[in-house]
Amino acid sequence: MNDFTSRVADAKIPDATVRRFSLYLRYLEDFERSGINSVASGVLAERGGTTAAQVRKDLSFLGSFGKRGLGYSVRELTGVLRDVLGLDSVWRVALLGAGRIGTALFRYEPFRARGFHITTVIDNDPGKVGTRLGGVMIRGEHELECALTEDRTDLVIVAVPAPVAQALVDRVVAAGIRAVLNYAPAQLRLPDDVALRNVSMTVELESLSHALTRVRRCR
Amino acid sequence: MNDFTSRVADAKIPDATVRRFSLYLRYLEDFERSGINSVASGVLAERGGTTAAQVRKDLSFLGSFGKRGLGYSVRELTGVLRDVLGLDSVWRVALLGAGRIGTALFRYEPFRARGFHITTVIDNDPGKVGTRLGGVMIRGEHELECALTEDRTDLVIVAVPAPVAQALVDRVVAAGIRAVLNYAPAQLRLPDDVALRNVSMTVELESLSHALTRVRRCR
DNA sequence: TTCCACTTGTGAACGATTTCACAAGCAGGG
DNA sequence: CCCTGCTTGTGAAATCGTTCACAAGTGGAA
Repeated sequence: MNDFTSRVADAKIPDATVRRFSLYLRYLEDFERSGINSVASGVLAERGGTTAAQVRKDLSFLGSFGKRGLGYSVRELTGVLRDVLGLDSVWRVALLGAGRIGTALFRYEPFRARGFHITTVIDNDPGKVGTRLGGVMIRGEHELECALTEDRTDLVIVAVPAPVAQALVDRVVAAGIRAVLNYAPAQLRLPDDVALRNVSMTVELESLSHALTRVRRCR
Repeated sequence: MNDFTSRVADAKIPDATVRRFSLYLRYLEDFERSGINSVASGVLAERGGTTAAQVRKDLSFLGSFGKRGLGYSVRELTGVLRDVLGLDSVWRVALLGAGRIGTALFRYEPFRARGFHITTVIDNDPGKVGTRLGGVMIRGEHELECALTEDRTDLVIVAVPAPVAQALVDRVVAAGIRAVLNYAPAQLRLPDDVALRNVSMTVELESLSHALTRVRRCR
């Protein structure tokens, strides 16, 4: 925990705002590397494709620590955002499914850089169990509960085929996990106190193809 | 184009609704495989984690073809959704970047199943250019415009490192592409008439870690 | 000290999306 | 035919998110 913890207002922050925090943080880190000390809302807005008012409103959820006339301290804002996004601790992640998607996710560098360490990999293919992915031993599905406990897993990434996903996730939840990132093309049903985010490859593509279809028709 | 084209009201449909259409379609295809002929809004809602009213409101954007007392014809609704999502034509897709993410996307079966055919792959690694990914020859970055035209590309998937993304996309847009799916951790700036969807691996993870942090603090 | 240019923080207006509530339509049974 | 149970379609209300507009704070220059 850093110096800014105490200032962080912890009222419920809209989901859309939290997602933009991730983006702001990304830009701020760029600025920090460039040696820039302060940014105005307008600058962040331009970088992030929103408006200055939006940026200020978003940041106002965290309290008020901008300087009027000057903008925000890059260092301070970076700290606050990292704190509110929970990026100051290391999160222990279990990856379910070591197929193509799973493997690509495992190897995705930015995860580790942000403190998400994949410490557990589960797959039910007997040919894979016992082999290593990166430095991590792939364990069989039957070891799931065991592995989650032993490795003190904080959150789980689901990258298994859709038909298997729900059953597996039920076990994950029963094992006490409270956050799931789902890449399987299935709508998972979870208790309300478990945080769930779905990433669907096809939903985005289909929304694009809808947009293209509309354009086409109008001409 | 299928029988239902004429019925599709083409007023502007909210983005959130279009995204749900993708989900509904997925479930409907399940139902169709199971030999179910009609579904009520409540059933779709339960499957998709929303409410019956939401489903009905969404579908009302497409006109009204449910049967009161009965629900919707699975076959008819499937047709309408496929049509409005533009899934009745084949879309020719170019993949920029044949790294880990790019490769995983290329190999992702559901894309092809939905009519998204990756016909072009571009990478700037000289070691990769000239080799094949699946059946597709990887071409150099300098051939970009050329490739897009020759292959009659409809939409582009960006899976290159963030620093390169903007420059590449500018060229893509100049070449007349009107839809971009961006996997690079960069906020792309495009003209308004180009449809853009961002998929960010880290944004979702960070929103989860924010959720976890909140839970922790409350106890 | 005063003025000026700049920027934040925020209530209020606005717009979009979701939920509610209910009239109207359909099928099946008696 | 009428009644009952079920489900759609949709205005109206409620909720949620974004944009506007401006008072108030800041640093620097004169």
